[in-house]
Amino acid sequence: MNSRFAVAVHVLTLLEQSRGEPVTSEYIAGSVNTNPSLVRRLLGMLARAGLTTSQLGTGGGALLARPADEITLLDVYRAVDDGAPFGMHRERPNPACPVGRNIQAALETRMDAAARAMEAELARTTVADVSADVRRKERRRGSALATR
Amino acid sequence: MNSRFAVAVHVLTLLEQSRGEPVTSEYIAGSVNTNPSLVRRLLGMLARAGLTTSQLGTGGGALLARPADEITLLDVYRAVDDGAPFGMHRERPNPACPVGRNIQAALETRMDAAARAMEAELARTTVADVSADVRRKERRRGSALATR
DNA sequence: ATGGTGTGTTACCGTGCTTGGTACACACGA
DNA sequence: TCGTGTGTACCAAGCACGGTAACACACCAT
Repeated sequence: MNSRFAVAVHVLTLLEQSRGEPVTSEYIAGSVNTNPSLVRRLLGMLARAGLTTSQLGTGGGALLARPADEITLLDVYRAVDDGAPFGMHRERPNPACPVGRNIQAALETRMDAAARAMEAELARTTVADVSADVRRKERRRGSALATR
Repeated sequence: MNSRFAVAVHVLTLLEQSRGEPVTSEYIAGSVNTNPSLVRRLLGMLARAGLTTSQLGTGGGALLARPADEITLLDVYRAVDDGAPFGMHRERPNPACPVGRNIQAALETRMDAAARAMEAELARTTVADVSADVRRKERRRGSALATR
């Protein structure tokens, strides 16, 4: 499986909650429970997509490149995934067969429609929404502890 | 990538167009351009999902288990794919981090919504629709040839 | 200036999944 | 009883992903 999307949203949520302070790949790796190099690779993709920037040197780290409520989950998905939930035939189907020579075009239409439906749903949520969700859950967790 | 979904729809379209005649895995493999064993493996999954049946022995082969207009692409997708377009974190995020311990629950909601949107779109098309598309494209191809 | 810090990038390896391909037992029809 | 075709097990090759280490470069503080 591909966990990059989940980790990318995780990373961006961390950046949002850091409110302007650069966050190091090592700190992020500690939260994600992986190693800093992998985080830097992911940050590289996010930076290329214009979602994050980085400050080098002491006190450096990663930052959001634009407000969290202007980063949709679709932006994230496109940044770290190839955006092809379905795979087409590996070998070209037999062009001598009436079905073989037409099936891919017929399929592509339907696959595109399904992918677009998924992407439209992803576009309805922003990193700010997810971050707010996380904060809300954290508050609930806190009050549950308090009443114990 | 995973080409099983594409191949499965291809196979079911072939079965639909054979109108009740059993189709051998060798014939199917010829149209898909792969080998019969792979086709039989796929047919096994489709049979377990109740979409196809098989006749053993001479004159045997695969058949649709129910009318093509009662088999949606979602049925096919569920039969041959694990139905998880997004992967979650491989390792559990750090429970000592306020984001780490809440991000997965927040993510799951959004991923589910996106997956449901995709599945709803897949459910709108049946194997009969795809087969009709293929036939339509084939007719157009024929008339284009005729006017050449 | 100089040392320390943290990024960006590359290379490499192990793992797991998918597919290609072979083989063989079993069921069914002629 | 023989031939046909399925169902299944098995192995090899290819590939993507994640884990890991290494290193050059940029930047800050002293």
